[in-house]
Amino acid sequence: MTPVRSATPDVSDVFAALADANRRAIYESLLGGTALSATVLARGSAISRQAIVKHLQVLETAGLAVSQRRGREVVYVPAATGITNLNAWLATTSSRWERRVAKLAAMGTRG
Amino acid sequence: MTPVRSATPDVSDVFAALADANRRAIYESLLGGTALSATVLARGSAISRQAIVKHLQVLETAGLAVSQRRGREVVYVPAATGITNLNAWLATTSSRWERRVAKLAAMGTRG
DNA sequence: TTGAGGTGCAACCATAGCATTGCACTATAG
DNA sequence: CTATAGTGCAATGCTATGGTTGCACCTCAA
Repeated sequence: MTPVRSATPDVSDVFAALADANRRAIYESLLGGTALSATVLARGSAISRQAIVKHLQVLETAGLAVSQRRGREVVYVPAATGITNLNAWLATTSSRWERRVAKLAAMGTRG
Repeated sequence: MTPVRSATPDVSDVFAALADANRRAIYESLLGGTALSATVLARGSAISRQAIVKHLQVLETAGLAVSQRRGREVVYVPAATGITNLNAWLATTSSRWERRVAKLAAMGTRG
């Protein structure tokens, strides 16, 4: 019975997750290609393991990472959902942006 | 002596700014193409003008909007810096992502 | 010059966020 | 079975955030 964690993560969650530098660092570590546990990530990190655990959970509910149990440890790998959400938001927003820029250009350089 | 406000807004600021639904709504309003003031934005909004003012300031320090005085009112228009930062981060991250996905694919479907 | 619309500042409150520490629990290795 | 590495939970502290209200100040139009 999957606990329905992060059913459909809101884009707010994604932004919030990535707003923290530590969390971005962790996420980028996960992109390294090796599944990493909180304990491993805590080695050579300034913050405590517990802090890292919380960060990983935030990343998971945002759809940026998934956890899997491996023996007695829990390892994390990146997930696609979060970035997909982010790209979706950016796609729609960017189109509106470009339309706006076009409008500005049409108005000339007048402030 | 310019107070060096939002000299080079961090990507953290951008993510944090966009993590709030109200702020995203405001930002998307600004994309409408009309320069808007806090007071105008407050009309037909659930939250107070002061709240909107703060949101606008957050957007501005994140490089997502710029303010300009117009007579006795202060209007806001979208800015490019924030989105540029966001795209930059996403570009580098996405490339690492794709490399990772390729690595996974090379390993086959085995867990 | 007065009035009204608009902005700006400050105090304040409640809640959420980041991080800590301490300890209990679980599971693997010897 | 025992030692150990790792996870999980809970209490706590501090700061940041989002929101409010109240009031002072500025500025344009009559």
